[in-house]
Amino acid sequence: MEIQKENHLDLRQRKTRKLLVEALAQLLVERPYQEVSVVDICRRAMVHRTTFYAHFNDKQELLRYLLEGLERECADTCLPQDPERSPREYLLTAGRNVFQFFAQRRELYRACLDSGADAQAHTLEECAAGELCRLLSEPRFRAVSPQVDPQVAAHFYTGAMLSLIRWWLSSDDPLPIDYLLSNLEQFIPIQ
Amino acid sequence: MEIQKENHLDLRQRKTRKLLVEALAQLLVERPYQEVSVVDICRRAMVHRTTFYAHFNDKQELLRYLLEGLERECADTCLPQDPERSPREYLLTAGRNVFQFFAQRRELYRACLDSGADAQAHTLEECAAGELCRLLSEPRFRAVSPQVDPQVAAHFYTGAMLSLIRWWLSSDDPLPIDYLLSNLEQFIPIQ
DNA sequence: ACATATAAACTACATTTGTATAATATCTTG
DNA sequence: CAAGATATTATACAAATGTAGTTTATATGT
Repeated sequence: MEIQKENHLDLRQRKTRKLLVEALAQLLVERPYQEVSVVDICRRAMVHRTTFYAHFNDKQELLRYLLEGLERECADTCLPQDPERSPREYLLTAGRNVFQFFAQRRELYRACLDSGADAQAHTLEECAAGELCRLLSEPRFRAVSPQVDPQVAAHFYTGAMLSLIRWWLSSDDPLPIDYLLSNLEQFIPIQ
Repeated sequence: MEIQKENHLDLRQRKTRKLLVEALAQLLVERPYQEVSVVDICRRAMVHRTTFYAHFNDKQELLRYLLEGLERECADTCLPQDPERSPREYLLTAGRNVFQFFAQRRELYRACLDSGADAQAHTLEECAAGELCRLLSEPRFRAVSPQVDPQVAAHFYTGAMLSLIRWWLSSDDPLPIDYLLSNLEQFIPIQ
């Protein structure tokens, strides 16, 4: 099922999806993904089960939908807007913002990315890699390191960042963000 | 269910697990993970369904078991044995070996890591990150870059590599390994 | 080789999943 | 506001999932 674009959506449909996503987000904080059934989600959302299947093929697709929303919110929140900075400064600021973004809603993201639900982390990865790839293809980035393939770099760094974030979220006693970022700086050879 | 160690395992149990893992590996090449049922696996493996559940809680746990096997095989195959080389050379050789390892059984790994099954990629990630972390904690690595946290570096680089590998496997017209590796070299600041 | 332990098979059951069809309710458009 | 469009609900069903209890087959250790 192609998940329909939000734009030309009936009021009823938007409401249903909102309820379903919120229900899943709540339940994920309460117990692991595998132990949340479609029945549970529908009960919590007060939506009939057949309605669920009118919107999503299965539980995973709802999770994917949830994660896509998070990624969009993350990108909108974290990407610096002023184009004056140097590429290196831009990327470091973005990295710092991303960590702080995830730190703010720790429980939810931890639930979304952990064990069972991590399932769909590739969703986040795809979205983020695409975003970063477009960014690194811009002239200002190509200029400072013309010998680096933007696609390769994009997948490399999104994978690295998401892995770090997942590990950081899953830790019971997480390292301070500044410590992580000071390490991170050494891994980015770009000037 | 704690998946029992291979060591003290009955002959019957080893046979059953072998059949189940092979059945899943075969089916994953034929169709996507979501479309493979426990019933399918058991039919293919000629194992009763209740026996399946005596070994694994669900389909995902069997996949996890399969991936753990792959990771062990990968590590045993790819890590250079001679400790004479420089850390940089060691890591680059390991990276090259890993890519070649995945390239050899492209269809299977592609099936295991793609969309639905990617589900459990965190298994590979955990295993590999642990392995790399131990490696980077050795004195010879600490010596060349003492200011880098081995844990952070391990998660950073395993995430990066796995993301690259997943992307490379999923591509219909994959980039040449040498091209990838020449890019990779620029991302590893270690000497 | 035999006795014991235990894994696999068998049977049965409650729950969940995914789908189809018909009804009812609600939104959108003119 | 009214009419038509369509999303939601309701009901039913086949298949898959996960579990429990019992019987049969096979491996292990002496």
